[in-house]
Amino acid sequence: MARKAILIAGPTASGKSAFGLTRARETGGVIVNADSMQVYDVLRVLTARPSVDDLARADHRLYGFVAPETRCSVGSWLAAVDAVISDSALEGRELIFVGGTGLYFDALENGIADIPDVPTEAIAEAEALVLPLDRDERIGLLKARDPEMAATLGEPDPQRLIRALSVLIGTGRSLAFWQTRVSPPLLDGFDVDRIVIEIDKTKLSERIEARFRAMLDMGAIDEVTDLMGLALAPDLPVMKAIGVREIAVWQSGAISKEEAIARAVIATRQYAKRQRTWFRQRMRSWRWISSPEW
RNA sequence: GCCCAGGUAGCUCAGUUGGUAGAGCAGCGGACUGAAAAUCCGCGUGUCGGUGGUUCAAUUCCGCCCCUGGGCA
Repeated sequence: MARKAILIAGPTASGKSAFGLTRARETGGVIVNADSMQVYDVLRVLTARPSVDDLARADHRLYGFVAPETRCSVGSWLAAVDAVISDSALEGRELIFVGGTGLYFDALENGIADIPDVPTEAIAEAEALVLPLDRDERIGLLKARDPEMAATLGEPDPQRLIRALSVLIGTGRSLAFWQTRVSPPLLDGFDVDRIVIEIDKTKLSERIEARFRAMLDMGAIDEVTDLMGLALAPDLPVMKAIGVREIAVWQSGAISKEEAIARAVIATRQYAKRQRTWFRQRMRSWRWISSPEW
């Protein structure tokens, strides 16, 4: 019989962690994190990572295993998942993937392009090339350097443009070429059950605000203070976790507590909206389950 | 009570020398292959406070009224 994998996706604050935990208690499965922010070893409260209590109630993997100064990525997350899958200590046990990062689920199910690491100098070179340009010049640059990617990208998204150029510079080949070489999906051979947690928008909005206020009471402020103390580069992924900037600005005295809460809640709602778009468009065939009324 | 300044989108405001109005934020929709809680694209959602008057035409000009803020009493 094939080993089981349950994929539980859902917008932030929808209750998917609790759902996964319940499932793990029932089946003895192992919960595997599929959230891009919960991988970091800081901001446990602010990124809504499972509590110590929760961790004691079931096996959890891939939570808080990346140092904050490290830039995690789909690729490194997937490699970590690979290790979990082949961990002999977990042999045969059901894997319960819980998270809100659509891209990670996509990579898990469909595999990801096998692209060599791009040296930091190549990234720096691409940034230096792209950043000074305006919208039209950026499109022109990519068309001249990498017409295939220019056709794929269409929009002058600087982040994707820099990625495409850095791959070209660093590997001598277009990102489009590499993207045709997709590694086999890690879940090949698994018996997969795919679930999206659905929740009413108004209700989610209320939960988001209540949760953020609770985070402030449970140590999120100290977490941000500690993080700021590390003086990390502001463009690192952890520094972009929702709430970091808002709390830091409030603590510096520039805005009030209520203003910080309002901003963080808005940012979280906008994030939930982006998640919904991804789920609606790309997880249409999954099982959609209403968030339990707890 | 009098004087002044305002009342325009969910919010903060622009604007129309009279031809029913537009920015930012919020919101809504979308994209997404190593930063994805990221990054990017698209979309104005409106009795222009109310009511009379002038006018072919009033959100705009005039009168009155209501509301908000400030000042004088």
